[in-house]
Amino acid sequence: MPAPAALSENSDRSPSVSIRDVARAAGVSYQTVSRVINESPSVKSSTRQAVLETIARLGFRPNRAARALAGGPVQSVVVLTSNTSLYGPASALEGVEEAAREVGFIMGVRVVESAAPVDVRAAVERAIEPAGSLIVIAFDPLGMAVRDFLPHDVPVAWVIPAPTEDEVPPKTSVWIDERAAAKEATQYLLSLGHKTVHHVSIPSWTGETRRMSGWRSALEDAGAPVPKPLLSGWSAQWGYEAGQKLAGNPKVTAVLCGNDDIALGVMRAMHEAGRPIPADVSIVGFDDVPYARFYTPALTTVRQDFKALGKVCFAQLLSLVGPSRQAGRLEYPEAQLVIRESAGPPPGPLGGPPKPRKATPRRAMKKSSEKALR
Amino acid sequence: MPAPAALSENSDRSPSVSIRDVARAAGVSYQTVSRVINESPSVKSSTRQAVLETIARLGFRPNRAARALAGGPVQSVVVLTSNTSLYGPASALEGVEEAAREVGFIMGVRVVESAAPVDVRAAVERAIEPAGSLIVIAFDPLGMAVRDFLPHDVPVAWVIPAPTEDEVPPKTSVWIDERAAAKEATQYLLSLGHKTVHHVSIPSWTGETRRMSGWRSALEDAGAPVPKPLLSGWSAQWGYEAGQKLAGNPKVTAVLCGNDDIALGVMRAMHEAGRPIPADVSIVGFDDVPYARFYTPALTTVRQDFKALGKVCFAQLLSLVGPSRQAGRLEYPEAQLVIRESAGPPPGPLGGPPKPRKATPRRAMKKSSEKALR
DNA sequence: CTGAAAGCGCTTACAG
DNA sequence: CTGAAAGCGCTTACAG
Repeated sequence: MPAPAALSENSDRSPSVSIRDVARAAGVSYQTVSRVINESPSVKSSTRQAVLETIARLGFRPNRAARALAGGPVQSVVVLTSNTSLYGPASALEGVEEAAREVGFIMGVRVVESAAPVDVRAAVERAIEPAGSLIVIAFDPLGMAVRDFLPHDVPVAWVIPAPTEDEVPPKTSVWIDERAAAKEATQYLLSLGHKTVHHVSIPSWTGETRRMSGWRSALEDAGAPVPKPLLSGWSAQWGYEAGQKLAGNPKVTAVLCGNDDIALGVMRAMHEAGRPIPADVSIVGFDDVPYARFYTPALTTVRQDFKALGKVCFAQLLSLVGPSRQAGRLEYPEAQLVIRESAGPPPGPLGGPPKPRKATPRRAMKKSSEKALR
Repeated sequence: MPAPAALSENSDRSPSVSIRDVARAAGVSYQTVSRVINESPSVKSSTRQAVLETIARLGFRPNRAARALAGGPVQSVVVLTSNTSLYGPASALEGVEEAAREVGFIMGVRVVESAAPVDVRAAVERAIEPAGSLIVIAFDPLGMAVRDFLPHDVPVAWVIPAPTEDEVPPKTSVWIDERAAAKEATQYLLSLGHKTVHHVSIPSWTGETRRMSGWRSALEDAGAPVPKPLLSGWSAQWGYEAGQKLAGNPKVTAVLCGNDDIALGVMRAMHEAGRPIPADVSIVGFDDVPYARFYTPALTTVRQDFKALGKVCFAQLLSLVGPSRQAGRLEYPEAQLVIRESAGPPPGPLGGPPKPRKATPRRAMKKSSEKALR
């Protein structure tokens, strides 16, 4: 019964079976072993076979550190982000990891603590590996600050908010067109009969977020009044506080929220103020977090596929460092309005809700309606 | 005005200023440089000063790969997990990262795709770095399967579900006592006057989850009937489906859910079935995700600090690989019942709710009550 | 197609 | 306290 022995020989193997051990066992030089693990075409297929078999038998795995040091292909990405648990960055991270794993890359993550130069510099320095590459998730100023500290010789791809016309985004970067989606969502609310739409924004550091400017643009196009947007943080708590301010104003009948957590907070505040949703106020979120459809009422929101975005970003990076696997601009994921229960016509002056106008369809935007939950 | 030049000299520095460059510039041998960056005590403080200054001036950073290859301290952890975006693992990951960053460690993450031996083996092999260490987040079978493939010579710490009496946990591991917390939550529901409590469980692969056995134990202690628990997945969708089954049964007046997402799904199903919460059914969650307090009704749940758990786990790991910074068993975070709005007395036969009995206080369990939202 | 050389940037003993 | 040697496991030219 030699099976168990063989098994333990494998799993208990000394951590140091090297290229030379393989070479000796296979009866070739260690350079040849190097060639087969690097898939060099100039190896006779019979010797390649033999080496491959020995590698498997001995359980050899190339030492990454040695490889990196010698200038070989390291196949690693590190992603730099200011947060790993919020829906957007966490999903993007997940997408990067999957895409990376698919092609044998390993992933590291570094978080940048603040936008203070000392923290950003430290984060960048810890992020740069000998022959590695970088992905920066830059939804906020912390991420963007990285730009000033990056050496010019490291391959890097960016996940960023959609750039404005006069912004020049980093060379290799991906984004979702949130502006068009926000406009679409606002138009939808208007089409329901609301006189205007209020906005509780995610944090902004360049004046306007893209979501904000889409919202504003829809309002202006429709000749509707443009209320002052409320600035908020990313969390439900912030949305709750903004919601409390809004709830006191009877003119507020529709609110576009910067994300679904904020929307949840706003909904809670409205609930506490005795303003039923959507009968009295309509709420629309942004992102479509997996649990948004289970809110009561189920949240009408804009779906953004951050995971897909992360995957596309990695693909872009790969086109920079990989053996030119794919070229050309890859398809970015599209935002998509998902209509559920939290938005409806404004309360009619006579109690009867007015008939909704038809929403203007926009190009490049899919609209999906979910009547039933799944 | 030499300032800008000096600045660009720093940020644009060639990526290859080595230990020898520093040595030459400082007028010492490169071994001495190695000593100061490794904080060797046997360096004259004046030469240490000089070297440190040169390092700063030249912008030298030690090459991690070379360091690892030469057998130096690498200061890296890789965390192995089956998921990076669910609340538990994502929070634990966040905790590990923070704790790691604090002491200058870098973090990598590898996800194991399935419990199939081939996937687990692959994940482990990609996770083992030359001189690195490992943290396994093993809330599920994928994580636990790792145990069989780990070489014995790599330092590893585990985040696991609380072990049962007859389970022997990995040597270095941390957990939260979910069993006691589940028991406490169930007792709380019983104390409200419910005849029994139903349970929608997170996935289980060893028969019972710890949460399930705490729930069962509370029921048995009270002489209450023990309904068959409903097995579910981690997500709200699963909770929703379980909730639909439960909603049809009028005997169901209280449900302990395996996590907050499941609770949200159950609440939604109850809502659709026309069963108001908590007037007609009481729902208690598990975890206390940040948005649980903003649900309507606000969710009564058991808080678990997974981020703190991640930190403790890293501290444990550090005691294995670090220069014996701290010894002894570290304090694990405690679970804690958080009473909000989603649980109340069962519907009284005469319409009037019965007076709640007093909850039995349990040792080692803090109970906090939040009347107002913040 | 395959072998012998040199070196990646560091560290750990070993001498002084 | 500080310098000279050897080597970590690999890869890229360079020869055959």
